[in-house]
Amino acid sequence: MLQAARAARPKASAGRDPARTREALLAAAFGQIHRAGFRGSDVETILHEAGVTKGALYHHFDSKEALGYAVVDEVVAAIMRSKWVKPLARAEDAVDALVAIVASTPVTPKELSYGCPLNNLSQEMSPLDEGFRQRTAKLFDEWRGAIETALRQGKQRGTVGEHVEPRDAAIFLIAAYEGYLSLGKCFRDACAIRAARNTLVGYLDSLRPPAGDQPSRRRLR
Amino acid sequence: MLQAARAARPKASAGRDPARTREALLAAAFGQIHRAGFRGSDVETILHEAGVTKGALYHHFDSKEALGYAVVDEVVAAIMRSKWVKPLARAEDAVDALVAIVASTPVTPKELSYGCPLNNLSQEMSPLDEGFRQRTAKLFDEWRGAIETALRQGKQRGTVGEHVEPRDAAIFLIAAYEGYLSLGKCFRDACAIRAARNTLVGYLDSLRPPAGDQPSRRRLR
Amino acid sequence: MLQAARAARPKASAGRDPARTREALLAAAFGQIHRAGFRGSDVETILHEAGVTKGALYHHFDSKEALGYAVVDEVVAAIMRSKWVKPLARAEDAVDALVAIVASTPVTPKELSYGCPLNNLSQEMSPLDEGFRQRTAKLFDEWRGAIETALRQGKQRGTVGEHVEPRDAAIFLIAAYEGYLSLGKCFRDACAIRAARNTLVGYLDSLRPPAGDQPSRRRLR
Amino acid sequence: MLQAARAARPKASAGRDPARTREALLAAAFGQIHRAGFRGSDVETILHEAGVTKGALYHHFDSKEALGYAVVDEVVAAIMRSKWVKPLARAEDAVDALVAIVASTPVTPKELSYGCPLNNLSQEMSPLDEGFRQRTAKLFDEWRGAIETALRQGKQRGTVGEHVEPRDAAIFLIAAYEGYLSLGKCFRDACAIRAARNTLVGYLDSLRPPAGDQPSRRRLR
DNA sequence: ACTAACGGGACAGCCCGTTTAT
DNA sequence: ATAAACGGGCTGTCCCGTTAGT
Repeated sequence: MLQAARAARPKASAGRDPARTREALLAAAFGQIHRAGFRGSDVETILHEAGVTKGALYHHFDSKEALGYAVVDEVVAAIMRSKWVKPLARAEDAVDALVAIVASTPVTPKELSYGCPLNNLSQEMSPLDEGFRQRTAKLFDEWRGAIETALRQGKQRGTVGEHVEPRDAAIFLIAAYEGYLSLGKCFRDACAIRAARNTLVGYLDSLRPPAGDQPSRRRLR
Repeated sequence: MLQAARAARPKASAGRDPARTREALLAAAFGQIHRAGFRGSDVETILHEAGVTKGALYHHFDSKEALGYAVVDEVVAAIMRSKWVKPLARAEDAVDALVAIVASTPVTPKELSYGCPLNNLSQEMSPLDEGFRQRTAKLFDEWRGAIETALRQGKQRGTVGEHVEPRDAAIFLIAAYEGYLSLGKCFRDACAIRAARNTLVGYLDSLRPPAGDQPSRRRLR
Repeated sequence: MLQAARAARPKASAGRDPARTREALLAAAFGQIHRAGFRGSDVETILHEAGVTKGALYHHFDSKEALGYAVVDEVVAAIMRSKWVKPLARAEDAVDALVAIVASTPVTPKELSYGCPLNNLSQEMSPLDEGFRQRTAKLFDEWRGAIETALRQGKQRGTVGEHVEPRDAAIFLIAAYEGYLSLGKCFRDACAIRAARNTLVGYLDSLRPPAGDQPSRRRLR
Repeated sequence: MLQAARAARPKASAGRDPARTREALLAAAFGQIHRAGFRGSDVETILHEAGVTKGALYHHFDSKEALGYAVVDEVVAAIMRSKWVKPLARAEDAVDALVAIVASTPVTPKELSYGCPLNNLSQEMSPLDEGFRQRTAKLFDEWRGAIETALRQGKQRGTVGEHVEPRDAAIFLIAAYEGYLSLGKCFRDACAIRAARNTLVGYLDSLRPPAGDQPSRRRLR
């Protein structure tokens, strides 16, 4: 993500480049918001990090709020899709794919301490701003839809057990995953997080068809 | 909670009552923080809601931060304990108790939209303020400890299956529970939340000893 | 002072003029600080007097402290230089020049009551703020240097006695001069101040070469 | 000073002791004011240092201002008298006494950095508060009077030269002395101060009768 | 398209003084 | 006489957004 269309004019010696300016603003805003939350991100800091000035920001976006919306719609959405939607779309075995995604989540305190950008924003802004609430809800829904579809296909292909309710399982997975990241943000304890991740992988394994069909039952290391 | 020890109130009505003033401040601050987050809570609003003045606030607390810490240490802790620690301590069947607690979580959009006070605060402040991080982590740990102990006792009493790892299961339960509340804050959809809660109850049932030992497997409606 | 380089003013009247805004802030701050001290000067009053707003102030200066530093570095320094350094640099007879400078110090209670801006600031802020201490010390040093140089040249030219120790005499002169202004601030008695000034002129005369070499020994009236 | 009358009741086991409380307040206030100025001294800090509470302060003094006045009238006055008035009253040779007093002024940066309490207060408050102005002026006048009287007696006794104008010389001495302390506050340079003190002693020597009568002309080391 | 200057509301905390109670 | 609780104004400054200028 973030690379978007910037084919022509690679760099006119620091001259005007609206697309680049917009991307720089989005990237800087995403970083700030991820670290300090939306209200904790002051515009000047974002500007400084992006290397542009007020005028540029308010030329591209109507307000700080609009910038925040764009961060959700573009940056956060892109991250979520590249991590969840795309891998699941190409996966042959839904559960294997989910396990791989979960396993790829970082466990270093540094990375954990900022939490999940989508959940952070949703938690902070949902009660305060309907625009943020709707946008983050839409992303959660897209996320859930991708998992649900993968599980549903898995049931047809026989890689997911008949007992699984795709929609409920998808929501449960997202909830547990976000819950772990929330705790990780607070605990910063790689060991606890790793154990938690294993429990989550254990839950994912329980989605497979029972007994003889699928042996696996592997543990993450 | 919040009642503290105030045996003989010397002057009932309009007179000075430091304890009452302090509690009023804590209660008002808790409400504001729950609704708008710590940084979104402005002191004057808290003051107005508590019916006291700046002088009183800064007599009882050194700063807004200190007030926030006290809210975590006293109000949030009291809520968590009365909802989780105490019922679990008296419970004969740990899983039954956990199911009852989870089932008691409200599902109305209004109540959901503010989320869990402990998780809100932890999510908002952990990356920004070490004091909040430590305090919320301590509460999460106490919470986990209460569940873990209950499960461990359950294993001894035979009400919890041998396959259950008390510590991991406790963390997983908290994570999934907080995850649901997070999603609930964003979705405000009672129906989805109820389904999610059922999935969680389903998970809790899986902690019981397998088959013949323990009878029924009820579903929440 | 304060005129800086502003060759071509692009828009004469109501338009934006950063240099003018900055100078207005410095001038207003200087006036307030001179009358009420640095800590006694409130920002809003300075703003009102300068006819600008908070945004303008904090665009040009990082803080009230930074504004105060700039007042020392630019306004107070300019005053000191125009009153002492420049006249001494052009003077043919150092003692004559010093007498003229001392004689030009106003004696009306109104003017006296605010005291010397440099000494006021130094007295008020030196023990509290290292930045102010260093800046005022630097100005005192420049002042001393100007007098010292003039006296040293005077000794070469024969207008200053051989017995004079230029550095010590310069410090003594500054001390006595500031001491008088301090007393004047407190007494507000033109008569006493005039007498004091004469005593100081008497001291200055004692710096001339003894007897026959240099003629008159005038008295100030 | 500060010991006042406290004959009876040496210490009623930390019980009430109005006189002691008053003295503690004055002492703490003097210290704070000396270090941070009158406006820079906050009441709570003084209270903490004195080991009493608000009620005690406002029982003994009407306001912070009244406390400040009392500090001038009692503490600062006592210091000035014990250092200048009393030694001069007993002195046989006025100039010797003055040299001894000046020589006794400390030169360590620590002691210098806070400056002369009387001058500090006079400089800070004279333009702002008529009560402080009058009180400090009264002390400066008493100080001048003591020196003037000593010099006048010296002229009668022949230890002070006929050319000396007692009143003007007294003012000049005070001005130069305070000027040195002012510079010392800013420079914190023991070396410069010592040199300055010598110049001042040199001036004092010039007050003695010329030539054969009094040999001396000593240098301070 | 972009920059710098500027406008102005809001907010936390400081701090003096008063009141209640012993 | 002293302690603790409380009242409440004031101020530095943060920070979002607008506007003049290029």
